[in-house]
Amino acid sequence: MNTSLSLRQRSRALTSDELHQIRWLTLLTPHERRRAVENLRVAEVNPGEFVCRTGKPVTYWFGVITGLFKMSADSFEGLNVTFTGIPPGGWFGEGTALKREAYRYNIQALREGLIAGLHVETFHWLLDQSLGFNRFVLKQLNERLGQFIAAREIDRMSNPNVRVARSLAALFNPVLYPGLESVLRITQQELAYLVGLSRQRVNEALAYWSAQGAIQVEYGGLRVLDLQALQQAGLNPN
DNA sequence: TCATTAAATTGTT
DNA sequence: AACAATTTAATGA
Repeated sequence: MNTSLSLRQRSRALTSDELHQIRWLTLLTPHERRRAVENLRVAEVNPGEFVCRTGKPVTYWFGVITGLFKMSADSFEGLNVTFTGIPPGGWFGEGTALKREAYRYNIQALREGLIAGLHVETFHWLLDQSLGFNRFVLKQLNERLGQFIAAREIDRMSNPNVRVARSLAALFNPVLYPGLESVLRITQQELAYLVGLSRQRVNEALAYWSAQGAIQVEYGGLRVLDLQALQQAGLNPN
């Protein structure tokens, strides 16, 4: 659980197939794109592996190619507080990269996946150069803001079962586009950190939703059967 | 490939 | 928070 990714050592250039998955590349001019591609690297990550940790200097702007990652911060007691899940197509670190600070959060892989990194210098160069790139980064920031607000809304909800359901849905929502993996590998302990409940209460909530047929609990993870039921939890009294 | 053991995770109290 | 039961991962014959 404590291995940390070293992009420098394990990275390689991207295949053209992987490059096609990076949407913002299409927003660049050929010249800009060439320079961006030159400074892009990818690395395989194993479940539990950290991509970046709080306090480390920013060297890359990261993007998820495949897999599922979670963004969390270390609280003062050393507990982990999860903010949000990051699905394929999501890029992060722009906030800290902009200010050239150290990372203020951890990014950890929930399952094995592929992570891409654009060197910060290139990131800044693109910000100075490309209008389309700026627009993309702005959209990312806005999206992140929305996620934080949603996270706060979930925090306010009183019913623990509902909180678990909505948190799961939030983690899944962006991921569950047609045909995508419906198995979420996350322990009940991690989920407990995610929603801010005790592990046994999460266990109880999972049993509840399992009985409702919305999920299927498995060892070391769970399967989402009815995302809509999770999303709409708490809306209509049940 | 199978049996044994350790570690991780889950289900309960 | 602690415990037992279950599942997975690792090891070595």
